[in-house]
Amino acid sequence: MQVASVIVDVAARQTDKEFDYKIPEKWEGLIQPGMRVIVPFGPRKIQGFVTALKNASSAKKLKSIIEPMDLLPVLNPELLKLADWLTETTLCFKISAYQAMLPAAMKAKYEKVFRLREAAASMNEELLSLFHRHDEITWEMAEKEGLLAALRQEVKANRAELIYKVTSKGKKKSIRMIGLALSDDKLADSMNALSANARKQKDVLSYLQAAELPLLPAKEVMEQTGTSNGTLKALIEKGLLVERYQEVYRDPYENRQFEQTEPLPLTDQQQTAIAPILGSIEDVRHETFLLYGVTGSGKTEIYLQSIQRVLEKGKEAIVLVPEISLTPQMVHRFKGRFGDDVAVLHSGLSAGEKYDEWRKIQRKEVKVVVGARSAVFAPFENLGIIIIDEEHETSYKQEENPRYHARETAIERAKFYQCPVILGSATPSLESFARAQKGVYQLLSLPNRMNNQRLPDVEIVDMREELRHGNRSMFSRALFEKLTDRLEKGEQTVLFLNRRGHSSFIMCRDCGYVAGCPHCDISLTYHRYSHQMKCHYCGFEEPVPSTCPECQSEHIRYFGTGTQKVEDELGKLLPQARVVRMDVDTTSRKGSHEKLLQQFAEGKADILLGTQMIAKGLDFPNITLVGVLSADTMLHIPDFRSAEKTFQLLTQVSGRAGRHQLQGEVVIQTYTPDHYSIQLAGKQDYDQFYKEEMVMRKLGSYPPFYYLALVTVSHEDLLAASSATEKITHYIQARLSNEAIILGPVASPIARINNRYRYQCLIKYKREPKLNHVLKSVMEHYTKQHNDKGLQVAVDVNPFIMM
DNA sequence: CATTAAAACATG
DNA sequence: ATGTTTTAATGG
Repeated sequence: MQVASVIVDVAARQTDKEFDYKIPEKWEGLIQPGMRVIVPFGPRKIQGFVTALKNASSAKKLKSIIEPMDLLPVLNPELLKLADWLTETTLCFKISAYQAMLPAAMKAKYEKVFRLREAAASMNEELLSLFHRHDEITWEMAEKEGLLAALRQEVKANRAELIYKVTSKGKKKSIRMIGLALSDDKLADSMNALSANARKQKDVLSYLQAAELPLLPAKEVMEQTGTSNGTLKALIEKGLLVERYQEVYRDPYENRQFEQTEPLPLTDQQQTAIAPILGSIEDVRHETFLLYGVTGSGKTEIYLQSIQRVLEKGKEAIVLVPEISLTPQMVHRFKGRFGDDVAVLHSGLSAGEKYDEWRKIQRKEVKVVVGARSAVFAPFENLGIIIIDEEHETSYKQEENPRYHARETAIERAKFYQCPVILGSATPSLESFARAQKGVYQLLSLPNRMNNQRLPDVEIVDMREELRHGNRSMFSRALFEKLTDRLEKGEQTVLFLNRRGHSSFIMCRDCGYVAGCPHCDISLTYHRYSHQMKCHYCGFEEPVPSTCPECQSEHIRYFGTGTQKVEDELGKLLPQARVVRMDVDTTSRKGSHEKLLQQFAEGKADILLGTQMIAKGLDFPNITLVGVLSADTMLHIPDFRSAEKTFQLLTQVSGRAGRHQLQGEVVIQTYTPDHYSIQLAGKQDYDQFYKEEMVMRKLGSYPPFYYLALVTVSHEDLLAASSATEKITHYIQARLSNEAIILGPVASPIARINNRYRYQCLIKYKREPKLNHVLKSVMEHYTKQHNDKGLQVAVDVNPFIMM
């Protein structure tokens, strides 16, 4: 007898273990570890993942697998092992780890339907008529009609049954193909046998006869011959045509031409940097490289040529980029070099498109994957390199379970395949740079820009000074002057608005009242298009008050300049300027992002105005001025990384200027011009920033000197939350060494979300082998309370967001 | 003692 | 997570 160990699709602590199932004889030898199966679980049917096969089970009773959902495993043995590691290090459920590795389209969909077994006179009339009209009544239908109770009775009486359905969300797309059913000579006979009236049918047959391929898309045949589906159907009926459904991929880049490029000759510094990488590929040796190079120093060409070598070895490559839909230029470079060998995975694709790209990888139809965070799980089996571009980006950390970091995950996979990892950045994360300093990673530097282009000149403007001079607009005199100058010269400008930190809120000028969410301790955000105040945490919404609810004053001010407002002001000050605005509002529609960029690239606009999303990957030759409207909004968020983030962002934005022949200029407007992150970003001096920031981190006992783990506890009752956090803090403290620093319990920076009070405990540590075990037992112990007392405990190992 | 709601339990 | 069983609470 064959038995399969299965992880079931129920994300809960109690079910986070293997359940054994008998493999029916007909599937023996077919069902493999890594496959999805449908299994009975209690009274229902659910999806599960086979993790192992055995000959016997210690379980008292065994049920049988209902059916496999895959013909081949969707998770290879290496990925199954990686899931174990993910579960262990991020303290998530095994099922969550599996699901994170697969495209969302493969998540199971569950449906409950009632079916009539035998009608009885005693039945509810409404119910009978519903069953008369429908074969099945879905659970939702029954709920809406208020028939659930009645149906439950009928099920009990065995006159109806409740059926649990499991389906995969993802649908393979297929198209109808048409071909001739008979060989030529037989066909001739049949054609003669056709009545003279069947002109159209004859047309179709001769069209197909003339075609080179045996099967043609039905749509094409109908268009070309001017016939309708009826004609085809008739021919199929007569046995003259065959119809087949052929699976096709949804190709998001279908109508795009990518000009093929050849490897460029490397500069000396690129040569020096790439040599160790090629060496590591050659020796099949795992090593992590930190490729530290300023913007425009030619990192991408190093990526491309390293991959080239990997492909020559018959291996595969993964390239991670922060958010690829935002950097179409990156896709172009990879598609341009490796053509159809490239699959692309990013959030701009539909679920179906992602599923198709994933299947291309699984079927080994591509060799290179370019994608966002989750692409680190691309199901390759002969990996030769993993590249993480802009490795400092925080989007590489997933903020829901499993809370993994793509960088650590990539390194774990690379260890298995004994292949190199390249971390590329102009402003490496402090963690990575410190590791490079210690020799954990090998540091590769590209200190100079290609063709020794000068870095842009940066001017830091003190906005307090502007105010003192009576300038109350959002443009400093310096920026405005330069802006006008560029307009005259016909050169382009990028205006960057950093809205993270405090987004637009409203405040009463008389009493200082700020509209806050009634369920969360956070101010509401103003949304212009709907003229509503919204809470970004719980979704609460209310119209903007016309008078202050506190003091009835009518002096209500909108704070936190939005892009829209900047656009309006630009329109007033420089009516002749053509402005392209890019933010969440203007790029929400699919493809609009690229369209706007295209517009700007073609010179149809003078000014590109936007938020975060324009900081990355723009490379247009005509941009000679970059303006940062308020550099310090991010500095004030309570996060030990705020200086680092500010520095990274400013450096990155500045890098947009003057990447080609024309010299670039940058204007940074700030209220805190003396802050080292702003000063040093102005000088583009990463090394000095690293030194100064390391001192701060050391003083605060923060990474990279200490690791962090954050425990967040929430409860509807403030006291319950705080006292539970206190107990947890003590419990943890008692089990760790004296080296560990434990902060808490303290209220979270956002003390209440959705009417739940939040407390936290922050653990700073260097080496605590027992920590994961301790945290696990905390969660275990408190899941019990979760059910009865409404307590929620969440653990984030190596958190990025401390709120 | 019946009815209903809440808590405990099991899921192979 | 979710459906079932057990236990407790409510009310006559």
